[in-house]
Amino acid sequence: MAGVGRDGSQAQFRELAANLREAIVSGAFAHDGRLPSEASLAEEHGVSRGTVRQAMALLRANGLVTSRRGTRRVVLGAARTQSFFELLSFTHWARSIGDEPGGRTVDVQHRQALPAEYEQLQLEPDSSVYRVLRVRTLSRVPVMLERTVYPESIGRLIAEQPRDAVSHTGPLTDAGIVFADVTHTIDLCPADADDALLLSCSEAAPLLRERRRATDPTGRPLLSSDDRFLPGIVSFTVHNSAQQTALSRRRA
Amino acid sequence: MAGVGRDGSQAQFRELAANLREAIVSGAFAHDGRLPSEASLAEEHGVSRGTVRQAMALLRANGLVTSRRGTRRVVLGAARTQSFFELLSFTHWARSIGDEPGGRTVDVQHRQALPAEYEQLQLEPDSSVYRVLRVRTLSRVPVMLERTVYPESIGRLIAEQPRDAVSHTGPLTDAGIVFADVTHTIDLCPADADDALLLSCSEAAPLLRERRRATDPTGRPLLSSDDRFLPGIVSFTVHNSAQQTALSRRRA
DNA sequence: AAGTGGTCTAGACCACGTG
DNA sequence: ACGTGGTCTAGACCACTTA
Repeated sequence: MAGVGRDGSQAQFRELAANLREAIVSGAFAHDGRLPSEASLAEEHGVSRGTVRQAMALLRANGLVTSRRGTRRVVLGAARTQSFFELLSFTHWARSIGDEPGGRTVDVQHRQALPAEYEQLQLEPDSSVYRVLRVRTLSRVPVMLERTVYPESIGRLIAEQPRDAVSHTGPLTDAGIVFADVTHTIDLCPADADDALLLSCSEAAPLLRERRRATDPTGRPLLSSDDRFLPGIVSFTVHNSAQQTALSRRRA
Repeated sequence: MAGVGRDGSQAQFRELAANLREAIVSGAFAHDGRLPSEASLAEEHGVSRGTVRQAMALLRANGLVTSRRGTRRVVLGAARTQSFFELLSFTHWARSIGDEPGGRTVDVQHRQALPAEYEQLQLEPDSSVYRVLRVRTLSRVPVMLERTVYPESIGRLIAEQPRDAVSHTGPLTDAGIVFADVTHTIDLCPADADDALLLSCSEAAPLLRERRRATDPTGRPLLSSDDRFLPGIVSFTVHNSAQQTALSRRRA
C-alpha cells in the first residue's frame, strides 16, 4: 500500500488527513465551518507546513474542503470518500456499506484474446486470456453481472478459485499482485440475453455499466472488466475542483 | 482561475505539467514508456524538484502516469482529461468534442424552496429559489434535460437570459460568479412524463442521470442540477490511484 | 496592515527496485 | 551500491482577503 512503511505506519500527512476528516465529520468545525490555519495546524501536530499542505490536498481532492488564497479553508461537507479497494472490488464495497457480498462463477474460458481484449490488456495479438463471468449478490440477491478478462498469468490464479468464492481481488493481493491504478468508465446499456437470464430481468432492460481497467505499479494491465448493475443498486460520485480534474465526460 | 496570476501567467508546475502531457500524447516517451527522473526534469526545466513533483501529481491524478518508489515513472496512456468547465457546463463540453450545443428554456419558476432544495443550497427554510428547466441539444437534436435550482441571487441573473441562450454558465462567470468545486453523482433513472415529452422518448425509458452541485470558492452553493441524458450520448470516466481517491460508489 | 493560502526552493533522509 | 520516487523540513516570497 502506498505511503505505508514496512512496519505498517502511515505517512504523517495521511494520518493527519484522517484525523482532520474525522474531526470534520464529527462536526468539530461546525461553529463557523472554517479550519485552523496551516501554520497553527503545523504547530499543533508538530509537523511542517508542507506536511499539513499534503494532508489538505487529500481532503480537497475528496471534496471535504475548499480553499483559496487569503482566507482559511472552508468545510464543504462530510463527503464519504471510499478507499481505493472499495472502488476496485465489489466485495470490499459491499462490506463497507454493511451488506453481505456474494459471488458465483458462471463461466470460465481460457481462449485466444480478441483484438479488443489484447489491446485493453496490452498483450501480443496471439496471447491467451481468461474470461470470467460472475453473478454478484448483495444479501443473496443478484444485483450485478461481472465480465472480467485477465491476462494469462493473473487468470491462472483466478481459475483456481472455487466457483462460490466471494472475492477474487483478495486471492490476487494475497498472491502478491499489487493494484495501483484503475480507470472507471460509467454509462448505461441494455441487458443482453445472458444479462436478462442471470439477473432475472427482461432483455433490453436498462443496466448501469461500469467498465474497469486496473494496472499494477509498473503500468501492466491486470484486468479489464464490464460490470452491469441492476437499476437502483449503485450511484457514483465524483468530486471535481478547479485545481484538479480526474473525471472526464465522453461522447458515448 | 486557480494558479493564474494577475497577468494571466500559469504557475510553473502547471505549465510543466501541460508540456509533459503534450510530450506524452505525442509519443515522446513511447520507446520505453518511462519518464525522465525528477532530478533531471528539474535541471532541464530550471525548477526545483518540488515543482516537478507538483506537476507529476497532476499527471498522476489524471491517469497519465503511474509511479512507485525505486523506478522511474511509467506512462499509462494519453487519457484525455477535461477541464473543469468542460465537466461543469454542457456547452463547454459539447464544443470541446466539436459538436454544436443548443439550449431552450422550457420553464422558469421563482418559488419558495422545498426542503430538499434549501438543504442542497444551504439556504434558510423560507428562502426562495429559481427553478429552470431546459432542453439541451447536440446538432439540434435533443439529448438532455436539465433541471437546475439556483439560489435567489444567482437565479435572478439566469432569469434575465433569453430562452434560447446556449450557455447559462457563461453569463454567470461574466457576472463575476466563480465556480470552484463541483460534485457529480451519476446513476440511472426512468423517464417521467415530462422527460418523455421533451426528449421524445417513451415514459419509463432509461436515462443516464448526472446530478451536479457546484460551490464557489467560499463554499457557497451556486446551483444544484438534475441532468438526464438519453442513452448512448455520454459516458463518464474516472481515474483512481491508490494514492488518491476522488470517486465514491454509493448504495443508490 | 496583518493574516492566509499558493508557489517555489534547497536540502535531507528513507524505502524500494535494479544491477 | 546506486538511482529512484516518497516524505519531511525550514524558509522565502507572493497574491489575495479582511479589517
